[in-house]
Amino acid sequence: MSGDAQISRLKPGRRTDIRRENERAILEAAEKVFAEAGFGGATMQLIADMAGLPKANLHYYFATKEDLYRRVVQQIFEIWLDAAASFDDAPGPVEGIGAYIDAKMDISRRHPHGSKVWASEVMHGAPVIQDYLETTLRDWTEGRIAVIQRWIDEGKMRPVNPRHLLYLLWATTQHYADFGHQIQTLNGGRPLSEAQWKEAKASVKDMVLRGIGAI
Amino acid sequence: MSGDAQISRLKPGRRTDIRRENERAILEAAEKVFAEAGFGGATMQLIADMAGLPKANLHYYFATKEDLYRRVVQQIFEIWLDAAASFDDAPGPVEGIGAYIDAKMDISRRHPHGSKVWASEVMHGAPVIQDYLETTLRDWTEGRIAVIQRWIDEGKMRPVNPRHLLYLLWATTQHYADFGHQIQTLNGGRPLSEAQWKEAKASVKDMVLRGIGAI
DNA sequence: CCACAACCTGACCATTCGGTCAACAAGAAA
DNA sequence: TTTCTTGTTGACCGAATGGTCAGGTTGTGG
Repeated sequence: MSGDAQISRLKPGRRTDIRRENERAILEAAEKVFAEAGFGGATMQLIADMAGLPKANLHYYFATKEDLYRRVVQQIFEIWLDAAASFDDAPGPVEGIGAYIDAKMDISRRHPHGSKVWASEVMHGAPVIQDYLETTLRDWTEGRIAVIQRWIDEGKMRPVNPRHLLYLLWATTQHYADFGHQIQTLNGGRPLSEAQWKEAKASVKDMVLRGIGAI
Repeated sequence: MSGDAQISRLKPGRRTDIRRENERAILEAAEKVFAEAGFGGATMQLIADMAGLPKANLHYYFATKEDLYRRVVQQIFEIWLDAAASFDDAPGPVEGIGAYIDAKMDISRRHPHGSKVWASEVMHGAPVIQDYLETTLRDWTEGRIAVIQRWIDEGKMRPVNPRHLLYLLWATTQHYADFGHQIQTLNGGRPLSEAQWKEAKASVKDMVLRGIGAI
């Protein structure tokens, strides 16, 4: 495994490898630049510099700035949906919502740029991913509301409004990415430590699960 | 009253009135444009059109785009701090935090643009209001943490981490402004009705106050 | 080796944007 | 009326940006 990786790094010739690696580097740089400067403030030149490629090369892989941006947003959306699987196959809210909070807090920690790009996109009226909101996200939301309602009917949690519970979950978990700079400033300018992240997750889970009467 | 307004509209002469009215119109337009397009995506021309003034006139009242943006952000920050007064003079968490949620939800409903500009500013690393975060916001936060800790010590609520409680409050209440478009899409494309806003406030208060063991 | 396709990139272009300025209009003070 | 300050605005400019393109280089299949 590491042998193959070594070879492919020493012999960067293979066409598919070149394309894959360059697209990866561009997307990684774009995610960071879009998150830090917004779509309007980001420049192709800056993304190119950060990816270590000439600007013209970006337009070889991604026709327009919008195309590149769309790919970044889609990439994030898929990560979100994957994490949403935590919700499924759970016998009750303690396991399901607990795991969902864990998963979303981990994403906020590991993909803060992506979360910001998503937030920015939605705040600006979702010009690029409106169809996703109306189809995939809506379907997912309705499905999860049904699951929560079932838990309520089964007496596993208090009768709260499932929709607003989801909003509270999204808001709180993503806050640690989107407002990470503010949190860091209020933490004496230092990023949250491992222990502090653990404490954050525990606090959120504790308040939410008690708030819905699951514990 | 309407007579005075009529007169002042027919006689727009007074110097201070002209300046005040034009600055107000520009700030209102700027808040909307900055919220919808971000700082980088906003253009002085668009703000000017929305304010009904020639672009050159904007630069007469606000030297640079940054100056105008800074004024917009500061304006929002003051609204936030005013609402924070709800926290004070409360005998316990039910009244204090309950009133704070009410106030912040009302702001999210009435000043969605402002909330988005603030979110965007923080997400981009707070280049303009970093000093506010380090002084005013930090002091306010520490003060409120002390209040919450006192309530905990007095047995009026469970021993939760006050800092993460504040983050949960900020995140959840502001979510209804910052992600208003997403919420509207999930609401069949229609803005929340009066009854739905009432339900949202009640749901948030219920989940939070139970989550911290205040009710 | 050859020929074709994929990949690379410096130079260039049209457009847009923030900001300037000079000339002008309108109230206020005398 | 005269004078001075404040407010108004079309025209303009330098800089930056997204995007193009022609001419190259590199890998690959035959």
